[in-house]
Amino acid sequence: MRPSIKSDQTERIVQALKRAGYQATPNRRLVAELVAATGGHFTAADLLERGRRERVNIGRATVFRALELLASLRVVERLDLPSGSHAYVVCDPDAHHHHLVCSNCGKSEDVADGELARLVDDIGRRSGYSIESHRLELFGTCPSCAAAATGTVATARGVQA
Amino acid sequence: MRPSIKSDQTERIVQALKRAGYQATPNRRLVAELVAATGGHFTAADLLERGRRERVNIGRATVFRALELLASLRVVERLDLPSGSHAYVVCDPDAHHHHLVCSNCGKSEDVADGELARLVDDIGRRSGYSIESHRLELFGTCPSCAAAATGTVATARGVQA
DNA sequence: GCCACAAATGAGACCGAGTATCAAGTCCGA
DNA sequence: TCGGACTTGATACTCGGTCTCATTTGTGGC
Repeated sequence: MRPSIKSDQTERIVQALKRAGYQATPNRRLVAELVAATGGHFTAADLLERGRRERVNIGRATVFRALELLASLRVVERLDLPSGSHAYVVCDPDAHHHHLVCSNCGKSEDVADGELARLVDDIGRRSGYSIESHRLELFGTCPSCAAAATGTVATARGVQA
Repeated sequence: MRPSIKSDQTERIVQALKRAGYQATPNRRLVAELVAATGGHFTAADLLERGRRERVNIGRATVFRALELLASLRVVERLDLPSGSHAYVVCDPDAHHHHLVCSNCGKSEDVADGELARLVDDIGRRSGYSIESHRLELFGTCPSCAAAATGTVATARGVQA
């Protein structure tokens, strides 16, 4: 069968590493796989736990280092959850965008910057600030969770509990 | 004999406490004063240090508790700095708004939500998510810092970057 | 003013996320 | 094959924040 989207993404991450001159060591591959296997956001602790369950006694520091590396390559991005804790999401390193996160299942989607850029410009002009960066985070319920919540409607979705 | 803007704001905070049924103890007043005296954002550690310098041996927990309380009354709001650390800003508890923070001097301004609400609605409609909350944070350089940075040239430039 | 009770406090233990250090292991080019 | 650079795991540490608990303070009823 055709390579799944997920292993595709793993490969994309590995390539990004190599392109930037880093070694694609087994550990980093593992992290890439785990990251790619996540539909939504995840915490570092999450990843570490999954990593250890997978097979290896991978070090805490190694996971943090790998995540930091991926973040610096813009392959993953750090997110601030409303709870105040941090999470990561995989994302497209090429376009500036924002994240829409399901507060129920944790799934995350990229949202193109588009109109926001204009709005931010506008705010800058009005306030006199020269705006260097902005961050928009959106939290809500994704369609499948909404469907599941309304009870019987829940088709064969299998959204995790 | 009009009270200064700052003690005015202190009073506003104290009133908010009382209105919500909390005691306005000396410690909480102190925190209110310190918070009101800040032009921009501040960290909890910041506040603790200033509090201790002021006069008291105020406990760490007390400061955190007071901040948490004020945050629950929406008198202050928690901010996620690009560095990943947390800060607080005083703000208007009545209107939904966002923060524009000077990454140089730390000064912070409220930005009305306005157009963003429409944009967020739009994103929700397009993505199928039902969006429950959103957060926009803007970082840049405020006019005075920009002026200071460009040295003597200061005046002429203004907004037209 | 006194009393009883609830709220608030300070000290300090604790916790979890993240970083720093360091010695050992691995990779890769000469 | 060798040597240096990169990577790794263990572990100690820092830092923001929370929890616990005994003590203190404030408040309302008498």
